[in-house]
Amino acid sequence: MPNIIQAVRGTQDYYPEEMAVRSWLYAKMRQVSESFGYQEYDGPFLERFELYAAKSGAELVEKQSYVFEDRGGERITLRPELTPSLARMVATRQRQLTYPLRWWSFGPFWRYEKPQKGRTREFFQWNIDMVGEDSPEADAELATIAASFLKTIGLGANEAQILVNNRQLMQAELEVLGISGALRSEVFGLIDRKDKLSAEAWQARGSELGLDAAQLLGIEKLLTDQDLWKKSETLQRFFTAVEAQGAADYVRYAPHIIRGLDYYTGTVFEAWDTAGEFRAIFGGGRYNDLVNAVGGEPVPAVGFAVGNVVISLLLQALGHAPDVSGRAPIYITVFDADSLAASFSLAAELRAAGLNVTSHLQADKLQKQFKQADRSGAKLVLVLGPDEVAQNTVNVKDLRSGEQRSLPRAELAAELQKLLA
RNA sequence: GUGGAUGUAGCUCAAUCGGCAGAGCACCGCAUUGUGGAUGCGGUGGUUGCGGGUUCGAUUCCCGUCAUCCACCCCA
Repeated sequence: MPNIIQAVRGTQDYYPEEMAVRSWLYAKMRQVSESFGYQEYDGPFLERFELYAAKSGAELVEKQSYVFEDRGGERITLRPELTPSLARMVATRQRQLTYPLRWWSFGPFWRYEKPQKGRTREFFQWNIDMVGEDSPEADAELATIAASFLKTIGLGANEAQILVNNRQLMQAELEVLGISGALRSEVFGLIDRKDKLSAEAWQARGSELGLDAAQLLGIEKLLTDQDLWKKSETLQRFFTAVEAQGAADYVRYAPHIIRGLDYYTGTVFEAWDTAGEFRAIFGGGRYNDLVNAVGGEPVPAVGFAVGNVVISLLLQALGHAPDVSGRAPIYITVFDADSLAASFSLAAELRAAGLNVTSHLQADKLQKQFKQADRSGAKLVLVLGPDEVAQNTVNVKDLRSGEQRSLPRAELAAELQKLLA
């Protein structure tokens, strides 16, 4: 073991068990996306550094991106997120596209961070966005998709919740407290941290930013006001639309949700496990200025991104991990060296009939072959020995029940289909 | 990027004050030459993460390094 070259820090090996979970998630993401009429797309994994420079959070761009110079001297970035690429793709074909766009994607991303539980340097993300529609109903559609996804992967409303707020509402409330301009984004950061810091530390940091006691008190009051959303017509329409689509049990208002990325302009949301044991499952919101920021005409957009790491850990912790053996349900043994060819041709015959079949490759003791079959997850084990050949049958043992019987060769494929149904 | 904890068999973990590196599970074999799971018996498997130092002697003490985990930071 000491001599094995180590994997790159923060990367993850996907052995078949983990790969099965990733593929399963991908399939669920596809299913939910398509059920709402969204089309799959993808951007390049490499982008110019400038694409992110002024658009994402400073931390993300300056400290967490993989940046290198290619052989032609270009500054290239391994994409840390997809939204700027989406904005660029929209800006490039701005006049050719039919709006609203409903697009989704699943692929790898890289961020140079210190790896921890639920946080790796290479990870996969589902991105889903609606572009060209600026309405609370569009925001609500994305939240409903998010809720539908949680439900589809087996998470109940008691296990995960989508928390919603609106930046314009918060901005207006802060104006009332005399907070605006450059200070506003600092205060957004402070609000984001309310739950994470002690009361004293939080107040101390607020004072550092130049807030007076009355302003701090005012912010604290805002953050406990669960009815604050009623002041926002946008959020009222949002919640009405969410409720009409049957997703209300997953979605609720939370005044402290603000999001870290700078490009959000309106409604924002995050999903959390209700037990509070993991970091955010996903986050997203409305970003109406981004296409403009990459050089296109202004186009409104809303969307969210789900990473595969936290959600996989959460599913495992809650016992919802999918049952994904992935191995063939039929295992064909080799009775002796002389019957190897006969077993192979039986396997080929069954595969031609559409069955998934694993072939044992040599005449080991049947005991060993049955053991391997059992461990591979096979449900049915076939034996083709002298007795079977003489009677033109195949012996079939069902490992689940332990029962076995001889089936006529001519009816074998059809019978196996029935046993597996 | 800052602070802290932990690295011993494939996995989970022991090893007294610095004195022969162990157990359970897993794996392989036999009991069982046409049949998996259960049981019994036996067996394989170690550069104690890596490198250096102190010592007669280091899993143990010290330094460095790599990795994992935790809290910050940030975020999927």
